Amino acid sequence: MDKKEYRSEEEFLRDYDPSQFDRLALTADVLIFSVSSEETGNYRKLSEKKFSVLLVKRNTYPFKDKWCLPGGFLRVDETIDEAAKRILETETNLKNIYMEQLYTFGDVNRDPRMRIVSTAYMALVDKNRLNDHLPENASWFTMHILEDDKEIQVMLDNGCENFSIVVGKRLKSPTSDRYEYFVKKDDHLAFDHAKVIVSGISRLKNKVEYTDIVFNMMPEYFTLGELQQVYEVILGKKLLDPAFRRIIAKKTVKTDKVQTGGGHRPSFLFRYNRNHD
Amino acid sequence: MDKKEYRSEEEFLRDYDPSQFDRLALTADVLIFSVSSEETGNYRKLSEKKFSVLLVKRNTYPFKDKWCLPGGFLRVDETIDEAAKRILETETNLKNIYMEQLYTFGDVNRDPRMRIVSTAYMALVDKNRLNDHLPENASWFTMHILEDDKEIQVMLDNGCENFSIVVGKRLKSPTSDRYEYFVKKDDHLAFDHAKVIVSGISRLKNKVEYTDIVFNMMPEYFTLGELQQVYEVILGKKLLDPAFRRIIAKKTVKTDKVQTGGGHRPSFLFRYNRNHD
DNA sequence: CTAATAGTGTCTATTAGACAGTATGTT
DNA sequence: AACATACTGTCTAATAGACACTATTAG
Repeated sequence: MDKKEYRSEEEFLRDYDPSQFDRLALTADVLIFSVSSEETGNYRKLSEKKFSVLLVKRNTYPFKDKWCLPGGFLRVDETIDEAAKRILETETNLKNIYMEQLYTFGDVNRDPRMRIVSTAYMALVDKNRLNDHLPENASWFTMHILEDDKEIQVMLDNGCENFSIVVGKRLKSPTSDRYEYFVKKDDHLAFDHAKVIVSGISRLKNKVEYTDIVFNMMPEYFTLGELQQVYEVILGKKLLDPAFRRIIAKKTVKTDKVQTGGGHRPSFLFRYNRNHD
Repeated sequence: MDKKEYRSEEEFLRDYDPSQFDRLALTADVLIFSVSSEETGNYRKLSEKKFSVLLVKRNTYPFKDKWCLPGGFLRVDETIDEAAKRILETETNLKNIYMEQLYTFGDVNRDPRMRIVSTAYMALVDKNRLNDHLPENASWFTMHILEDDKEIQVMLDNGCENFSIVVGKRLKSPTSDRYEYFVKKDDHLAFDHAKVIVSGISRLKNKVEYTDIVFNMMPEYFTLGELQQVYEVILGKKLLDPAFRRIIAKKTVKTDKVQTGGGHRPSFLFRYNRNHD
């Protein structure tokens, strides 16, 4: 390529040939998390909360019949954020869902078709809002998570099918909190989506502790017991009531509504306090 | 496009045509941060620390003669991490530098040539390690940062040139910590790099408080005074000695070396304690 | 001696952890 | 009455903030 001397940006752009670059595509994949309630059978007990993720069964190659995250190719006329939003909307029929960019996965052979880089997003929804609108090939999987300092195991179950993935982790550097993930076991997910799911779980776990992000998974009115259950199921541990209520106090507003019918003392309903200090 | 029925993944891939997708390129841009020392003239006083970023002057269109972050196109045979590493290496001649993925910027018109999506990385270096190897068109700019809840102003200065950028910020959601940035003033930087710089500053500020990330900007041996200065310049505020030393105690190891010659009490040299709790 | 940083002791305020207790609905 | 959850009081432990003090060097 001989170098021509351009005298202005306009002149340069007129001559610019994009086809000089190698073929590459970009997709947006959306990790949709939610917390669902499952009845316990005991009229006194609260319904059990489960952390869950929305997966789609692929009906085309590559990875035909494997489960994957909703995703799609980036169109040239939309930002990545818009692409993620579009994908989320076509998959759930819902707008105004909380979403944030998670990470961009760019391994060379993550897709067998061609070089495809994928930017993953994490979306959080209140499951009460959508159970109906799901497309036929989509399904919620509850996640049961076991984690130690070497690996994360996630057991997924949608009622009909269940399987587990194991992803190893290694701190990229002793000075930071970034993990390098590598798949140890994964027979049912397409692409590198096992890594994406694990990254999302880890991001959410972290953010739960220092942001108000959980409220995106709550209905408008909720009891503190329910809220605590959501925290517990994401963090994977029990919390002590008084400590939890101290922390949550300024983030919530008590309403005069109560929820009765539980075979135990009724509980006040609260709302999220958008503008707390 | 008529849909052919494939019977295996191999068959499908044989027929796959990547050229059906729109032209798009991906670049990696590397935000290289460091903290430098500037002499104060007073033999008693410690050298003043300045938070700084490495910029490169563009000598081609687009944005000819503007400053930008070191960056380059992703090659089809390398991961994005590798691309970022390669760019960092060609720009600084240094290997084994701390680096993490920051964010992927995908606005439609961020590059006038064509649709280019950029994944930004943040690298941290100990400035003592490199001042020599800089390419001619690269230069360190000290950053003076003013921040309130509406915007961030950064004044950049490399000794010859100085300019400032102003980037507004808006919380994307009251429930999280994600900001949406929009450039308010920027006359000297190419592309959307003002946004990238501000994102990096914000990421680093955050991580300083809960990780050991600063040690990547320190030489092997350092005094606690120097370390404290680095924290202070990144956080943009003074810290109290006893509190700082309490927090830093388990992250550092005291050596038997001392640093003398400062016109005041000599200070012990410390090293980073890689494996603290 | 002086200016400047190095480093420590300690008191206080705030926050987190733990446990025990009281309250109140449904069956 | 019994069970399960709702909700609060309080003691203690751990952590963070603030200030005052001593130590030590080059010039």
